[in-house]
Amino acid sequence: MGRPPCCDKVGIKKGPWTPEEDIILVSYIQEHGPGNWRSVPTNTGLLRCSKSCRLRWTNYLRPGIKRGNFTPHEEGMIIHLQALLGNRWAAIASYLPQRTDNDIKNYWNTHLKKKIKKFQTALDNHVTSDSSTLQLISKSYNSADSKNSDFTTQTSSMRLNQSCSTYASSTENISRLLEGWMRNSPKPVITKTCQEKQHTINEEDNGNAPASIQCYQMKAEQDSSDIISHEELESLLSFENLSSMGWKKSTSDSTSNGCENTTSERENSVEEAKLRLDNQPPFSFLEKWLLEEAGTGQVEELMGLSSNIF
DNA sequence: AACGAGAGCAACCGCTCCTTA
DNA sequence: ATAAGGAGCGGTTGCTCTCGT
Repeated sequence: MGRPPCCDKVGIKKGPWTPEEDIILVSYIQEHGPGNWRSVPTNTGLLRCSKSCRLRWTNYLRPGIKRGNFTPHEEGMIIHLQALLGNRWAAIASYLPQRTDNDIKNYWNTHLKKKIKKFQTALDNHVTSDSSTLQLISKSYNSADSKNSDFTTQTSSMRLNQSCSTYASSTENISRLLEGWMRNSPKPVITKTCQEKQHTINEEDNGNAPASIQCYQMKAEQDSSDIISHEELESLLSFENLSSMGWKKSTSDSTSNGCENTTSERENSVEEAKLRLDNQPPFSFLEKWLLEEAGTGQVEELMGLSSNIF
């Protein structure tokens, strides 16, 4: 404590990274691998602090990062995990290995928080329902601003990047760099229209939303339409169907990323969740669901938790 | 066409935790 | 055992872009 921040040094550049800087950083990391960030500015000649280099790599240049629109499934996962883990974005990101904690955090703050707030507003304007889904979402929103300080954090074990085994260049990222270098053309379109999104949702859930949701959707539609749109509602609630379609897909995706560390990260997260839940009966629908899922299938293998949770 | 408001996101800041000497 | 330095995390800021007037 009390140390001057590393980025306060004279000559350290701040602000947006240039494509040239990105290329230098990527080249260096290709050769040496991520880690030992302190030596990166020295060895590359970059006028950036080590921290800035690490963040740039982690949040933008790292191979395998998926950018752009979040799928309804990802949204659901985030809502889900946020309710369970709180604002522990690194832990949440470990379940969505293609997304960075920063990305998830931003998406939560800019999209999901609003959606949930809208949803809660809608909820307040309706006759109270005993739907677990509604309780769950309310809970999620209420916990969004809490500090979750009751967790015994072991964040050092949640190092996202260092054990990623492959430092091979990401064709996508490199091409993005070059692209950025050569043009001033507009960014790739990353925003799906609501219609497209709706289409995606419909494809995924086959219209078999749980009764509680359908009930609420009908209510919401009947009521003032400016409170929350149908699309938003469906998107928000899409995680209801995860247990039947999403989770396994996600976990199998994650294993293909080459990040071996995610297993231990999940172990930590779930252990923490377990501790928390021990002190916090009864389970919410969400928490119960997640841990039940954790006790079966691929997640079990990954977490090494087996059935001793219950 | 010009301007302002709002949204989205990259990057920074400050704190905490871990490692090492 | 402890202090210092390094690394990571979550919160916040501020720039840029888009959209409405």
